[in-house]
Amino acid sequence: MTLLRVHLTSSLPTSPPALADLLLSLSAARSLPKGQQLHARLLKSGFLSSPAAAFRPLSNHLITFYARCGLPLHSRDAFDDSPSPRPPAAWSSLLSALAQNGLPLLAITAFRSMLLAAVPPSDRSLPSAAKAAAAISSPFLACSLHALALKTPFTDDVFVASSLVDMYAKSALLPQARRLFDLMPHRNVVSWSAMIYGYAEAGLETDALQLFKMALAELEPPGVNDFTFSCVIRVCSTATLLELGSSVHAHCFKTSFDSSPFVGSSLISLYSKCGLVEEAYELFDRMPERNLGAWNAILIASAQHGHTHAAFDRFHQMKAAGFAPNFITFLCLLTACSHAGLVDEGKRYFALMSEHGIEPGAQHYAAMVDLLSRAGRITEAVAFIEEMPIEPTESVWGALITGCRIHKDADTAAYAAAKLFETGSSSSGAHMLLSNAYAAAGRYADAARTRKAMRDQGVRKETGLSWLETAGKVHTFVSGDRVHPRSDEIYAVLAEVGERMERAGYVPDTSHVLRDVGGEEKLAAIWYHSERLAIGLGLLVVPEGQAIRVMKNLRVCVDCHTAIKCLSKCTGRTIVLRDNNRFHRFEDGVCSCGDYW
DNA sequence: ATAGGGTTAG
Repeated sequence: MTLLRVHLTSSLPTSPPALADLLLSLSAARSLPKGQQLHARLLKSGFLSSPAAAFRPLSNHLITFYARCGLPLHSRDAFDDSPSPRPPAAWSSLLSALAQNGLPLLAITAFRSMLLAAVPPSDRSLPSAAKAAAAISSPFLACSLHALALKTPFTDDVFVASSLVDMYAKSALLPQARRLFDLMPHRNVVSWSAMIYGYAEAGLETDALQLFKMALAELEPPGVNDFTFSCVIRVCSTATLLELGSSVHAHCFKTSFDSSPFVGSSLISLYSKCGLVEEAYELFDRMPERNLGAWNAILIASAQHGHTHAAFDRFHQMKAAGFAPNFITFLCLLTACSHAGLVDEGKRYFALMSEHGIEPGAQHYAAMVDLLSRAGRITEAVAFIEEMPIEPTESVWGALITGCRIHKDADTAAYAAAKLFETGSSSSGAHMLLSNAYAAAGRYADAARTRKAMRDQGVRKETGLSWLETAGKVHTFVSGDRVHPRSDEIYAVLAEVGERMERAGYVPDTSHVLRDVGGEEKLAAIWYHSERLAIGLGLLVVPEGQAIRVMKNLRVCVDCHTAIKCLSKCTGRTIVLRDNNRFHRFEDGVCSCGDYW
């Protein structure tokens, strides 16, 4: 429509309104070359430096135009070129340009300049300032900005208040966010979503879900939207609440929001994280519109389920579809390589990053160390760390210790742990990793000493948990526990299946029990590991022909892995077990990880 | 003639 008018070389409109119109249409089309051409001609004509009121909007449109094209610094130049004093609208446009294009510090600086120029904060500028403050995530800045907003007549404005709620939530000040939210006289989807997102991000899943239900009840039609849905689905996927997640999916379907690429991406992640990778694939293949997040979500699904070559294929399809991979894409690929022990492929993808203009970050280095050391190339991993151009992080050293544990290299593990503690970390993970590495190498005294050091520092070991969802309820188990109401039946079914397994030739392997205890005790310790109890419940409640899906927060031990393979053969059941790193699908005596994990 | 929220990894 309006685009047909754009023939800049021939005739240029001369009336300010016509020029403004032209700029707006270029903005909408994000047509950078034509816009820049027009900018040059406007500069030559002197329109931009004219103090006449009729020409003022032109500068504003230019600021917005460059913001739309993702060039916030050009927006700032356009602002700087406009004659002083700048109208409030110019400031608002500038703030929006900077805040929306990832330059929050510059946005806050500009906001200060605005205040110094005696332009009062308004319902237009405050939301942008709040967005910038949210990105900076400083509690002090958040409080100052709120205090400033309280002195304006706009505190009850939905835009202002919503953006302040979002700012507090992203500055890890959830109580303040909620207080402000509760005080709002009017709330809309954005206010609700900002609050739900804050709870989700903080791991307060119950609060997030409760608020979601309230939003459904309180919002006038059309009610919640794609953003709200994707937040809530994300909550379901981190908590692996498949049944709740599916009901939210049904709701998305009814409201047609399931065609949103944002909603689709979070649904892919939900099904994948709950162990239903086939559903995730099907969903992806049927998506009417895919974006980068959707491609990454499906890559993650393939990687976590050990479908390594499917991940590689998707990567090529993604590039063929015209999507530029980002840093997450490469994390997925490196994870996929690590899960399959494909060292050379991993190195190739790592090298490929720079070709795509992506600087490897600490996480990529950690993934490479994970890949090398899991594959047994400990010396190479150490050399790789030494050559890193950035300071190795906690997770880099952690990845090395994990590899050392698997390959029983206690000395390198101790070296890595010492380095890890130098980074100032005191997380229980590091101590446990080292202790386990010692135990794996048979150095029980060192293992005990490490655990004691950990206790002395007041660090608690993370308890091993497994859980299983059935009939909308999550059942959680710890090793050897008899708390579950159906405990007797669970132990009985495990004993019965255990006999069948032993007849089929299964011999319990206690060599990996990490504490130096007697034989009997070792046997009991592994037979009632939390994942086996959860599987026991699964045998009782999950209908035949349906996979038993169990989640675990720690790595599955070697004996449980062997036992579950055998159990799948003896019972004819499929067991999907998610540990802290990946998925295992046990079917007919074999595991999808190929015993490499 | 200007304004607020975002997927995916860990």
